Amino acid sequence: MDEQPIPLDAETKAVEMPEHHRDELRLWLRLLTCSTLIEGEVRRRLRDRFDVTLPRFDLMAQLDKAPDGMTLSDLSKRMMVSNGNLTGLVDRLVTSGHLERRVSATDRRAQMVSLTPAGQAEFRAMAAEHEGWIAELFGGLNQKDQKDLMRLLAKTKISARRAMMGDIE
Amino acid sequence: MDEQPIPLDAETKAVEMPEHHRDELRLWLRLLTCSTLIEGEVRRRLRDRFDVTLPRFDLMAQLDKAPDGMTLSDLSKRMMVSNGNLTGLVDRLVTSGHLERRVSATDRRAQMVSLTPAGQAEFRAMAAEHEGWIAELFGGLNQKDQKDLMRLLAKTKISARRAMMGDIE
DNA sequence: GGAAATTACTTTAAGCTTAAAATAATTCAA
DNA sequence: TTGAATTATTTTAAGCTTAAAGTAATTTCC
Repeated sequence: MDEQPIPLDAETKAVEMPEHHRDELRLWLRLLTCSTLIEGEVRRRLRDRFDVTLPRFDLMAQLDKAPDGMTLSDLSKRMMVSNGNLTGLVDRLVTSGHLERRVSATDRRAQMVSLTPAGQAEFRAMAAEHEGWIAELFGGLNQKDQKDLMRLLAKTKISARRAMMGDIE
Repeated sequence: MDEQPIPLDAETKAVEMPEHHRDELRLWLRLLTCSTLIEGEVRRRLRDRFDVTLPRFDLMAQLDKAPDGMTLSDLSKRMMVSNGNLTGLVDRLVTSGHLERRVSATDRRAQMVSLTPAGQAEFRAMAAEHEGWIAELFGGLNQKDQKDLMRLLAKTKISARRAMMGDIE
């Protein structure tokens, strides 16, 4: 790796010339189209089949992997959404009986959120079907495609994170 | 292509066994993570740098490619968002002076939406910088990576669309 | 020509999402 | 140990988003 043809002014911030990056833009738009397309379909099926929204499903998915519960902050980081967003989401799922909150024993600011037995049962039923939908949506990719795509997306994720670092330090 | 190892019951709908598809699920989550990550960063920069939202930027991007304007329906299809969504988005951009609407000469139901000169100027300034951000975020991928990723995402898009067809016909 | 279907758009209600400000509890440090 | 900084969460205001229902114009087709 790292054999880019022209990384010349990667560091040379002096160069502010128009310098076109159409290809990267097209790549980004295609990535976005794929994820919007699939996300929309999953959202639609979750609603039609189980009358649940994608954010609620995602939240329950996180909690299903954490039998002892998680704090709102942990959830917020994992799900990459704001804290305030989570407050409302959890509220609604507590009201509907899927989740329960209890104040942390060691930190009175924090609360542990977890699935109720009913919530877990309902989630697992949905998750089983959901997994099938995803397999179906990606069905046109063979094993090698999937492996390659996985690797390239991992690389993309690292690339993006690195570029975002620059903002802070 | 099409050399999947075990496509045995692809057609055999009789098989309703648990049959796991963890790999596809992991692939989907990674794709989603990438796009969420990058989208979030772009959203943040657009706000910090230009005080504009991503949906507004996307809408202006569509119109910049259509000098004669587009109808709301066309925009809705292109952007993959609902009609109602667009009504509000356009309203706000007309109020801020970026867009103008005029009733279609041939169809009194429809209206052509287009960028005002000010809107276009502002968009192009933003777009130039935006292109640089994307190049930066994808900077860790070499030419071959980009080409491969592009191809695999195209294949993914086709795969998803085909799977979605099943819903209708 | 005129009823029925379709198409373009808007409105509504509900929920999602964010940034920023506020509250409260904990930790750090002089 | 106490004041300052940090951390966990909630609230607020604004905007985004959708599905569904409604309005109005056009097209279809008998």
